[in-house]
Amino acid sequence: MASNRPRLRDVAARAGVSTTTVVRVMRDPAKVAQPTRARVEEILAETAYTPDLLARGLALNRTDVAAAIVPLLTNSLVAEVVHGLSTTLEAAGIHLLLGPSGFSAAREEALVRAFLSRRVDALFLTGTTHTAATRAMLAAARIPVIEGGNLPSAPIDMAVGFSNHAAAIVATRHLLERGYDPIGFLGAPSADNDRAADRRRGFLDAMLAAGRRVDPSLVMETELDMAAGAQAMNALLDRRKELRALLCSADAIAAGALFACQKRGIRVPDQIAIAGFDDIEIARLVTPSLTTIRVPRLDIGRFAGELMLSRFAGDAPRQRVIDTGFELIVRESA
Amino acid sequence: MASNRPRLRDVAARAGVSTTTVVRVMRDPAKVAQPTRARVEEILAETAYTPDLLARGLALNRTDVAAAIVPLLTNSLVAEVVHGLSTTLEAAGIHLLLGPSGFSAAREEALVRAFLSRRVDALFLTGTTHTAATRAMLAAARIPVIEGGNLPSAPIDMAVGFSNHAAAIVATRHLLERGYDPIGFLGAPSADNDRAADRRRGFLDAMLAAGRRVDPSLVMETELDMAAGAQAMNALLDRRKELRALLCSADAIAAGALFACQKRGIRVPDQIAIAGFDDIEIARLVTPSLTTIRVPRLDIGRFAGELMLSRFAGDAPRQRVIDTGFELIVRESA
DNA sequence: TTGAAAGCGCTAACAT
DNA sequence: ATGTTAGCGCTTTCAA
Repeated sequence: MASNRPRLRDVAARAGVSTTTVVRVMRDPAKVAQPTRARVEEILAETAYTPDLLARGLALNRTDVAAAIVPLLTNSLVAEVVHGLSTTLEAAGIHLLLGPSGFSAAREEALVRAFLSRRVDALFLTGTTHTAATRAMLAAARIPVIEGGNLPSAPIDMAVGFSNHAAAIVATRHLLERGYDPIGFLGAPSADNDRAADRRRGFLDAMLAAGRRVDPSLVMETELDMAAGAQAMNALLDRRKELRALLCSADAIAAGALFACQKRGIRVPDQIAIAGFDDIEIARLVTPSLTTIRVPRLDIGRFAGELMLSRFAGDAPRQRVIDTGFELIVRESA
Repeated sequence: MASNRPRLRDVAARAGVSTTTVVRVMRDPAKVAQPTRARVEEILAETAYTPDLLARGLALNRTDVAAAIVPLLTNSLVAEVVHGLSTTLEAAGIHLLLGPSGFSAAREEALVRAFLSRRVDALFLTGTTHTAATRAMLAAARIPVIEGGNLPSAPIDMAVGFSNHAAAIVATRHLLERGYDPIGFLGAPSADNDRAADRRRGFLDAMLAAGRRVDPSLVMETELDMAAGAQAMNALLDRRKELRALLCSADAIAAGALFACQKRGIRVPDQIAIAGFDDIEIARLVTPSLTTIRVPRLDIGRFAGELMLSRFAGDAPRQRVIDTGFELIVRESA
């Protein structure tokens, strides 16, 4: 059952020195006399000694582990953020603990509690919607916390993201300028999902500002994947054939909607214009290519990792909230 | 800097009992007298005590942490496997440490070493290609190890997957039966990637068995994403206009190839037939829908998690290698 | 230049 | 029913 990894004391015993000396050889070799050092290094290599990071963590009060809580790993956007985060941390010898919240603030709270119990050195959270208990725990924990993907009005600690509300307004204005009417909206479920909620709100605000009334039957929520997007599009088309343009709160949904149109022989953008959100890989590959909002998803993960690292290094953050911005990418679909 | 989480001794002191009693209240309440118990529970709630899992891990020689080493998180197949694994383990209070190997056995080795240093309770590896050092470390570690996504001839411990070689043969035979000629192959880089290598080998073996010669200029390697697939398809078309069918070692590549054809106005399958691999979501949504090999990716993660859990529970594995099988899905593209 | 000893926070065997 | 104590493997004063 128990493994036979050599311990510090084993190395020390075989080298005929104390554990302290072995530690010195590993961390501050200059402080050890040459012959002693050589002997210890020999044993170290021979035994392939690796420190027990659990014990070290307990002694140092630092685990070199960070955690990321994300709604759903199979979302390609989320996966890229995690990838950026994990590679950035990995390079610094920090490992990443992953927790899937399933778009639930309550589950996020449970994960935060668990991860704090594991004494993670830093925490990445998705979005800005968190329970009061989550906020309280994190305030007490005194570790770097990064909220990613949106701009919080009251950040827990630090944040990296962009204004989903503003981005949705830009996208909607683009559709308005093209003169499409009516314009519908297909959004991801907005419960406990501030990004989705802000995008929807941005759409409605832009429509209102343009003096355009929004037909409630043209605004729908759907799960965040292509299949759901296709299904929702079909539902929308079945009940409102005069739909002229559609803004989707994610490219996955938009691509699904586009595919549904293709299957029905509906021409995009001639009959229906479609715009998406996020500029995932597929957006520029489909025909017609998708008009969308590009967001720097890899950078969000990378910046988050760098913020954590610089905090570990003792630097005070230059700014608590980093606005990465976004960009309207006009392609063929709208 | 240090957080003020209450310790067991703080709770014990405030309740006027020993730490042992507090532990008993938490783990075996029946053994504690009612008044004592009530008092301790009160303090427990008041202080919102949460055990320090690092210290517990050290004492119990069990961390309740597993690790997964995957090539690339942004691959949707990998993301689903990790999702299945992480949710299965999460339900049992086991957390998942994630390591991206970038398709490198050497990086995988470094990650294995690091994770063993962290004393993970179990390890998930992708594929069957590992360095000798990796195998040696894992043999010494005596923890459950699952290799996922392929069938190893010499499993390190346990495995969950299917025969990529056999699946590629089935897919190739389908193309052969349709009479396409010539047939090309677009595969992911096969260095340190046994799944990709086996799929390529399966293609070549099936062609050979059918007495068909394979034109080397119709066999290419390309990165594993849609954009790369599109680019490779363009390269192939530029140099060999007579290509009649293409087997891709991943749906992402196949979808990219399809999109490239659409952009060039090439009709699929009339002019070129395309078959993919994995049956990711997009495969059935595009027009024409993709003929592909369906693999139980969520199940791979789930089974892997369940294997770990049952091993923790002390059960001997019923079988060390679980063959999940695969299925040819014939759709419109080939 | 080297070592002894205490401590990180928890668990469990053993006493009482 | 409750408490004492040693120990998990490492780090770090402090002393020699």
